[in-house]
Amino acid sequence: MTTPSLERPFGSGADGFQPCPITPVIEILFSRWTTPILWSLHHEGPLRFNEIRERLTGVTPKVLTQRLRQLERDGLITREQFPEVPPRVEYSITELGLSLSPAFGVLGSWADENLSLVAHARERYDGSGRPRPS
Amino acid sequence: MTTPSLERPFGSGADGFQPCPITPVIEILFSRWTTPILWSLHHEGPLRFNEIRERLTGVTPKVLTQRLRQLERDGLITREQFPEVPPRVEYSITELGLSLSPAFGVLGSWADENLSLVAHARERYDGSGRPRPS
DNA sequence: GATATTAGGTTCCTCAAAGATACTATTGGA
DNA sequence: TCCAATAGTATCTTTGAGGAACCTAATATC
Repeated sequence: MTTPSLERPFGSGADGFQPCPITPVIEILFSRWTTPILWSLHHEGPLRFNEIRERLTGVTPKVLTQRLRQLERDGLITREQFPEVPPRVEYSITELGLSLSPAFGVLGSWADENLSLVAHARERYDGSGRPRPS
Repeated sequence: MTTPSLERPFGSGADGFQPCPITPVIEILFSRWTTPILWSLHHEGPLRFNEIRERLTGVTPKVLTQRLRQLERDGLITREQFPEVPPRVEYSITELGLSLSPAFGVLGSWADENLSLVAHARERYDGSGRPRPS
């Protein structure tokens, strides 16, 4: 994934006009694996690379490195390297990362209340003869 | 994009364990172009295919069709077709779609308050010699 | 001397999603 | 007869996300 520019998110025209003010946030927070990483660091304290890896079933080391760097670059997590052998690196969530809690809380509530409605809608649609989305 | 299953989001193990409870929501709401579509329909009333297209700079008809079908399947928007020539189709946001407002509001506030902090973090990181994320 | 450990880096490959471009069906009007 | 308008399709190309495998360096253990 190319790290997106903050000034020019997708969907914005040459004049910078964009019809949706939250697209920049989305590009920062909702790439694959980012919220599970933030969630793990938030709820289980500082974690090492392989500790995170164990918690994220299916993530590959290459992609995990990529995501950790992006989150570090965006100031949402920090990386601390200890000069030991074998090497040890610890990742922690930052203040800025913690400031996402309310947002994630609201999304979680929406999920609790509405995910079953989405499931029903899907059943209805799939039984309705309308074309499947690609 | 393959439409994700609600029961088995990415990052969940064979046992269904998942370290982050909001991944299912993310797969539904935060694919590319979905929030601009919802936003436009919310704030500018029912819109036709090409009216949406004009508002989403850069989207291609193929992808727009795909996204509209996914959103319709998930019950977040509806599609109404009028038997006219040339054809007319109108898309509207549903009650379920409107129920996302609080969540999007919180994300918008977070953006207002913290996007500049992210920008500063990026500048610091980029000047620090740490490797760029891929 | 051989092997394991640790946190990744690196290379090569595959496959799915996104994007670019051209095309279709319908029919009233010039 | 040709054109315009609408809501998409069809086809190809590009991008990037992800998988598998192998490499490093410093010590500790066998």
